[in-house]
Amino acid sequence: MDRNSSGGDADNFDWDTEDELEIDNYAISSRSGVSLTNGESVLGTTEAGSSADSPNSKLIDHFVGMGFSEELVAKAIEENGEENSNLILEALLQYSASSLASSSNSKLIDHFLGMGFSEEMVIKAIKENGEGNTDTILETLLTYSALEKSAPVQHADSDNYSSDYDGSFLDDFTDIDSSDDTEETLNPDSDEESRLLYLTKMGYSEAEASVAMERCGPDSSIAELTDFICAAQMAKAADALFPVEDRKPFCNDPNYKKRRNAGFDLWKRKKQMKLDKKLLNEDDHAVHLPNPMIGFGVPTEPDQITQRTLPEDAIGPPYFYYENVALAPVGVWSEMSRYLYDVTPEFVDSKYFCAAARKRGYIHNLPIENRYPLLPFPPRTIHEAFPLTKKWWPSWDPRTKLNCLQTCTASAKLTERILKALEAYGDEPPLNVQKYVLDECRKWNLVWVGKNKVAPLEPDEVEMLLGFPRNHTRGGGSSRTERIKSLGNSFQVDTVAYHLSVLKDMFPGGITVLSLFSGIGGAEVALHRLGVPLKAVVSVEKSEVNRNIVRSWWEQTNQRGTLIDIPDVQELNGDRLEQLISRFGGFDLVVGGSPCNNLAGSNRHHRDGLEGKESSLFYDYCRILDLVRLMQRNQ
DNA sequence: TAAACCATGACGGGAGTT
DNA sequence: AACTCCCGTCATGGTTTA
Repeated sequence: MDRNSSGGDADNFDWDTEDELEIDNYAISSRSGVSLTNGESVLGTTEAGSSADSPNSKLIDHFVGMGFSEELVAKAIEENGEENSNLILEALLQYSASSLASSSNSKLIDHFLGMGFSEEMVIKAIKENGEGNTDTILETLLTYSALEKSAPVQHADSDNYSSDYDGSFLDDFTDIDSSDDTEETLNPDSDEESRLLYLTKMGYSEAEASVAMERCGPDSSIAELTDFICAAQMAKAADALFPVEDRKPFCNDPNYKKRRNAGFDLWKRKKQMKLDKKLLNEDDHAVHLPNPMIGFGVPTEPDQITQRTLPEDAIGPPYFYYENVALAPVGVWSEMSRYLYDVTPEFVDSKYFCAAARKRGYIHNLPIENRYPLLPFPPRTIHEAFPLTKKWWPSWDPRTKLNCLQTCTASAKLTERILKALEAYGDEPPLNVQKYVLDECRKWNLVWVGKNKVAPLEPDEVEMLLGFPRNHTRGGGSSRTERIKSLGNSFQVDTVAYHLSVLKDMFPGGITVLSLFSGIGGAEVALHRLGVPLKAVVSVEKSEVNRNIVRSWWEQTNQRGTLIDIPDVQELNGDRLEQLISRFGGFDLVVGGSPCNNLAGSNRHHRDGLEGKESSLFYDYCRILDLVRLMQRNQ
């Protein structure tokens, strides 16, 4: 195999030096003076006690209202007593996690419950259709609903409800087998009184409904109103997971409401794509990608934003940093934002940091002032990154940046085909040939390594582009294909390091990190290159090869902290987290990028959105982050 | 058997035009 | 507004090769 495309002999700087020395040098980055802002936030501890006059049934109702089954709630109360609601909640979360892990069936049931169907109907539908085809189950459920004149309803999103939206989907999901028929005769958007009545019937208090109607204006739809109320509740009830007495149970917990919406979102995306797109664009919650995609700013561009206001509930500790592909299906980022305390995502294209594009969104609660980049700056054009290619680069190939580094690489045979296509001509092949070659080059990130000869990037070249030490992914019996795949799934280190750089002065004594979906350790490498000591890293990563890579890096860089690796994210339940938190005194940072498989545009087969098989692990990130926050606040 | 190879489009944003 | 065209996208599953 040709290796002559190697950029290793780049003369502008040396990627070949010993890793440790090199990394140590990076750590000594010169920096502008940093005025440390106080990143601490004022956090009241949650009042967790149940009120004295609260009978057992009220407590049960409360948790049932959050979406847990009555059986589980009873069990949790029996095991933990009535006194400590936190313990009960923890137990419930644990049950849910383990039941999700053990039974695909319950996941399926939950999925449809989340859409607002009753458990009874869902079980019946699954029994009739089997577990295999979710679409037929959905059809059946919709049929049931139509029969009962009780289809699911979506409260919090205004984007799937408008005047031309089919009214049959407007219903109250509280009790599907409700005996009264008010829904049929009530036109919720007709006048103020009807809407008020409708909202109270939905379980909102009269006060909430009135305030919402006042704030949203006389022409607001039910969906807008519920959206407003939901937002208000989220802001208010964020920390208080416990009853506000004048609210109906199912409205208490914003996460519950959000989860119900999540299921419906899937249905919505599938059936109402066109309509949604139109409506989403008018929706305040629609996330739009910035152009240029520089987030709050990048070191190489003039526009910088140094101030932002985080939603109160988003403020740490711990700090969190979540990453995923920017070009996810419509609605995914607003959903993720909703789950992550309504923090606005920061979209950044790594082409501003290195020679390859990498459009990613980051949701985090880090300060954004006084960021600084890793030094030295990595090469930012193809020619700088691979000087040897300059000699062979045709004038008709205008690329200066590579496209996104993906998980697959072109075959060596494609090189041959392109060679053959070009050989017949001189310096200026016909336009159609140029287009063919350029298209292939762009699709596969090919670079010129000889006359008429292109080649895909080698793993070590991708390592360099992504900011990893050379040979980072080598070893552990990892093939070229596997290395490319692991790298393709990774962070761009310089980009992430720029965002994490604010931690340097906050944690001079080192940092304790919970790293979910660690992959090949992009976050760890970034922190290390920033010179942030790693006191302890708890790393969750499914792939054994990747775990070996991180472990090997950990040893080779003479880390003095503790590295714990956990293969399965489900293993990280309340118990395990409590152990780890008490052992390390809590986590300072929860970092991770959950799988993008079902979000990425390259996926022909299962681009199913957030509810997809792998991408739904996003909810585990949220689950774990929620648990960490809860536990550390009650310490 | 492990690694390499290859066929497989849809979706969404941006820019321009009508 | 609505239309066109252009372009890029952390991939999967089956088949062939070494």
